[in-house]
Amino acid sequence: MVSDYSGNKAGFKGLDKEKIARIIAESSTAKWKAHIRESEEKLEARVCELKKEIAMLSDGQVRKAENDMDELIAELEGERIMDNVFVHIDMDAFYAAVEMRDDPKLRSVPMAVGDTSMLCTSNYHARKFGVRSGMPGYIALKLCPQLKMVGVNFTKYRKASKEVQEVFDEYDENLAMGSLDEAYMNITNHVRSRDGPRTFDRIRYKGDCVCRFPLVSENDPIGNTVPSEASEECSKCKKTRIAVSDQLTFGRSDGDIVNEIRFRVEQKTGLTCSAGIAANWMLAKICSDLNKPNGQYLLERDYATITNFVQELEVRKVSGIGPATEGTLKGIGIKKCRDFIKQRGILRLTFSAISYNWFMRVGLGIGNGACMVNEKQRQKNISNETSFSPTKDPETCMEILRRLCKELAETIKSNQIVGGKTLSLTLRKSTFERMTRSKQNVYLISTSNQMFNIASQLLFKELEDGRNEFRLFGVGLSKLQFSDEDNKPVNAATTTMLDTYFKQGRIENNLNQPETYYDGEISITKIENRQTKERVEVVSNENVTKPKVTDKKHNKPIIRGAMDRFVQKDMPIKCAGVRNQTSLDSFVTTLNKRKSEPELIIIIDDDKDEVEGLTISTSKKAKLC
DNA sequence: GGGCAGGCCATAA
DNA sequence: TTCCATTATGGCCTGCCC
Ligand SMILES: Cc1cn([C@H]2C[C@H](O)[C@@H](COP(=O)(O)OP(=O)(O)OP(=O)(O)O)O2)c(=O)[nH]c1=O
Ligand SMILES: [Mg+2]
Repeated sequence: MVSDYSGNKAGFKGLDKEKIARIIAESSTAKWKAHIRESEEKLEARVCELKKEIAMLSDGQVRKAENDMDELIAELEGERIMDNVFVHIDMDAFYAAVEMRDDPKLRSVPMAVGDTSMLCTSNYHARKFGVRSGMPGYIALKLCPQLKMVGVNFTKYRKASKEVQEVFDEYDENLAMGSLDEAYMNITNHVRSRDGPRTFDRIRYKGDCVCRFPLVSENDPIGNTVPSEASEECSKCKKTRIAVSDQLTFGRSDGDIVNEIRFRVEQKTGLTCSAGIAANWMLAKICSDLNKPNGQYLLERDYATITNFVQELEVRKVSGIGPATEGTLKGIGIKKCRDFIKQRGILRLTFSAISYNWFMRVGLGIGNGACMVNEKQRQKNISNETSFSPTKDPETCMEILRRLCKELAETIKSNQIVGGKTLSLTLRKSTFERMTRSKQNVYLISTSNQMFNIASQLLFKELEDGRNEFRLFGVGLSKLQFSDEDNKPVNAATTTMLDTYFKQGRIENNLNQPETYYDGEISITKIENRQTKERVEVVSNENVTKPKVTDKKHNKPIIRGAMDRFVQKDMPIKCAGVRNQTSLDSFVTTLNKRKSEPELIIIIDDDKDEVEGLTISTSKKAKLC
């Protein structure tokens, strides 16, 4: 039943659930529905297997498992902590809120961030129509024809995220950002060291101009000073804006402090957020959703309250339990968290140790003693992917792949990543079926050409018989090497050289790990083919990739001197890199004095994407001299 | 038996 | 007419090589 399609009249309650489900079902394409059905069937099959497995279990087995589980529970109880104040903060309708703040026209209408193919999120007005994150825009438009869609502006979201993080930092310097819009904090130290209430200036705005946030609202708490008003003309809309200034004081209780954090976030960014406060992050995260938007929920940190809370908690509310796990658990009678404890025997006998351990932690309301976000570790993968209208044309596919590789090469640079050892290609067929093909390289993959070399080989195999039609490609790197990590087994210049060298067909696959030695700025890398025993030695200098570094005295690129020193040592070289034609000429002159010359000299031109490889013959050498 | 490479799946925002 | 995204993390499985 629909009370009002416009969504603007008073008393509008939105579309009802059945209507929403019907419209979504009617709007979905056949291919998508088939894809969904397939995953549902897979899940059903898994549940079926699981049930069979359980039916085979004897009472004795289950009882024994329950006893073992009780021991585990006792152990976990010992780990329970309730004296720390954990907080999870999550921005309200984050991307949408940023867009609404920056464009008043979007504030009073149902709107979403994304495009016709996919929405990242929607504002609360649009949510009444069933429009939400992860919904295709064209379906959202059927649910809500007047929906206003805005494209994504990641730069703005990153800026806002950084601003709120600065506030959080003051309450927990070890905070962990779970994403752009959420933070995990432990404010115990702040609570303990806080000696009393804190007072902050508050500025709100009213008047004809609505450009600046936050606006004065009836729901705002009363300030503890008489508000003073100052009138000014808005430079953007030219209307009058009245800044209302007063002060607000926050006490020292957990709830007061979190209110203070949320207040400061809104003052600083014009954005609201919601918070959960509890004995651990698992519970805090669940609680941050309970009073959304612009609210908070404090779950008392005592055993009875926590146990009680967990009894009725649906498993799906727990972060980490998604549709598949929910479905599986439902199949064995687990819907609420208390069922974890009830079914502990079966869980122990049918799930992995990691899983049942975690299920018990959830059932007891203990959570992961640690943080759910692993802040300490460095990024492990970097990737990009793109969807397109389905095609099987190799030319088109390769073109898309090349573009992805180029973009990835740029992205890693701006992330201080030199390269990665493993490249993975993600493919999605027109049926939405996903596959990945990956290859670990013996040396670092850094440039777009190196990426494309490997990725195109992987893709070629899947394109061969023309049976596959694709709708998405992705390229990613893992086993990353960051530029500030000094322990570089093979530097960027060397990998470029190796890549160019091997492209000439001297050595196929089956390479052993390269060994690299350093001598000052020079690196000597040896790499051997396991089968043919052919050895390649590569000399390179970090400065090859850093043209700014020059020998001040002689005003020459340092590589010259470095190479000379190297050559004097009379080491055999098969492959060498120089940075420009001048370097090459003088290097060849030096090499002429030597018995063994490189088979290949590679000119690395920082301005060029392609790398030029020169095979040096005696005659050519003469010419180059 | 362990460790690694390559693949799939689940999850989250 | 468009016709279900993108980026990242972690578990688990299989096959292979020690
Ligand atoms: C769930 C989801 C979020 N996002 C983005 C857009 C969201 O604004 C942002 C934060 O996600 P969420 O916090 O899940 O959602 P939200 O902040 O928009 O709304 P809520 O008030 O319920 O917290 O992450 C995606 O890009 N894809 C997704 O599937
Ligand atoms: Mg949010």
